[in-house]
Amino acid sequence: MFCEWVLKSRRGIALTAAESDILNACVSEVRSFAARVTVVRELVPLETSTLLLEGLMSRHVDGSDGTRQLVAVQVAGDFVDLHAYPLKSLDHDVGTLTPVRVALLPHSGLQNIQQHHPDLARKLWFLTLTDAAMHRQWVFRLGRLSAIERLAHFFSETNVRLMVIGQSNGLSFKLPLTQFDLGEICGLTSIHVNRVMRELRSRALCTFRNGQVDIHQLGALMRLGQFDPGYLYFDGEVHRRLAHAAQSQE
Amino acid sequence: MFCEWVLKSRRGIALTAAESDILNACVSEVRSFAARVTVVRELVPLETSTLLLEGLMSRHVDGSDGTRQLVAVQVAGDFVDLHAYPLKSLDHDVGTLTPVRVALLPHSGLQNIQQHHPDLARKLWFLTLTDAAMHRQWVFRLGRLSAIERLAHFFSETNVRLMVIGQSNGLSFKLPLTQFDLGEICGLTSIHVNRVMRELRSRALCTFRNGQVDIHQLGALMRLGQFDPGYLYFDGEVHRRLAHAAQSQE
DNA sequence: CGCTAGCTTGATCTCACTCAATAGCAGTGG
DNA sequence: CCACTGCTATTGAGTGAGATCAAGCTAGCG
Repeated sequence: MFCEWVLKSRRGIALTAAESDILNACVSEVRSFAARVTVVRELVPLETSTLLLEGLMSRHVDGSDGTRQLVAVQVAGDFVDLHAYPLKSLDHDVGTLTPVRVALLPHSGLQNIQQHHPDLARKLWFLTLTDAAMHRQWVFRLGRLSAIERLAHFFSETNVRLMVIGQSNGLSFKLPLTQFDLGEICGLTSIHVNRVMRELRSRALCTFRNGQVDIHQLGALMRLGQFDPGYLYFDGEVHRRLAHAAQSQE
Repeated sequence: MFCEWVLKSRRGIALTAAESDILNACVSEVRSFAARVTVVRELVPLETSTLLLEGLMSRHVDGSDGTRQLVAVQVAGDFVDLHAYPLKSLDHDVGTLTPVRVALLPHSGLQNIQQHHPDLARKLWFLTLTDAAMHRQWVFRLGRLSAIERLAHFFSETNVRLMVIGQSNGLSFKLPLTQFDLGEICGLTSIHVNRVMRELRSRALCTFRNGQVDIHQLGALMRLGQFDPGYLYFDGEVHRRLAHAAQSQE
């Protein structure tokens, strides 16, 4: 069962048992990678796509001066580079943030799904589009929000995504990143991230220590980050759980 | 012939004549919209998707304070909200920047393509993924580039995209936007855009007047914006034409 | 002619960056 | 066991890019 979390709780598009089996059957190999290694480099032609089973991965674009900008953080159940199937090669790098376990799916298997299982194919398409929807929110975040709002938005997004895969109770979760990583995510220096985290702590909104996020006022945090989970296309049940978690603190 | 420019010059994935016909047959209606109107609002369930035939459109995310951040600028041949087919509704608004002409394609027709023309379906999937690739560059632009670099990057990107559809010779093109629009694209105020444009002019990189962009040093402009057209997935011919245009100025 | 939308410039402010220093902590090797 | 190294977090001081506020300017247009 590799695809336990794939499309989990997505609005009206859950995998059927049969589809789940088909996808599982495509897995050719399960591999592990250490933390902080590059798994896929841009431009390299790819024959397989990667399904993340455990750990955190990143997708990032490199600047000419050695800095990099994360464009996505991937969690368990994410099809990290499914888009490599139609695109053939990627326009960015993929790396690990923590030690990870991944399943590899050869494109020949995906090709087979494309040809013979149009409904499943559409669901995979959907999956790549929620990725794009997250990209759009990241554009918004970087273009319109202040430093503290960006971090509030990122924590809010990550909270919901981890909640869906059982790694957050809606109020606290493990997030083994450094302040430097948060800077690469939010377009800030790690020093400024540090100061903003202090501000978030002193305003009793959330704390981030030793890779652990504790949210003290979920509602206020989401409002500060102008976060509305609609773009994640989760079902109503997820929204209810989130609202409930927020209410439990009032 | 509505899909003249669809997937034009995309690396190894041009439409066959038969596929072109199938897509054309899906068009239910051609409509025109005035400049500066909202065409699709977020969250509204959609039954059709929009193919842009003429003019410029925008996709934007609204902030709570009335400001907005553009997440995409669409040109002729772009399938503005093709992603509405798998997603059912959008996570952002779609509007016009200039007067436009669009073709509407009911999702039932796309559904038919999905079921019976898997190769064409994969090409449409590809199309939505190049959109996501552009989003990623926009994230990079906003997260890592300075104001002048952002504008250089945007002009470079737009130049190539318009070149492919015959609306730029690689060095100058019509771009009927205001400085305020450029601000909404690059996460800047219109006042600062004005100052940066002056800087670009005084450095003899490019000028922007009356909706007309003239690039004086294409190579230098692209370098300043850290622009590499790879993420647009155009074919080698496009890259050659671009290199040639840049060389013609040295 | 006056009105409006967009462009331009100046003065001031502020958020976030840069540079610099210190502290804690884990791992490593003598 | 302790010195040493490297990584992360933290805090301070000074700087700067871009925002904000305010005012003219220009051109199209009723």
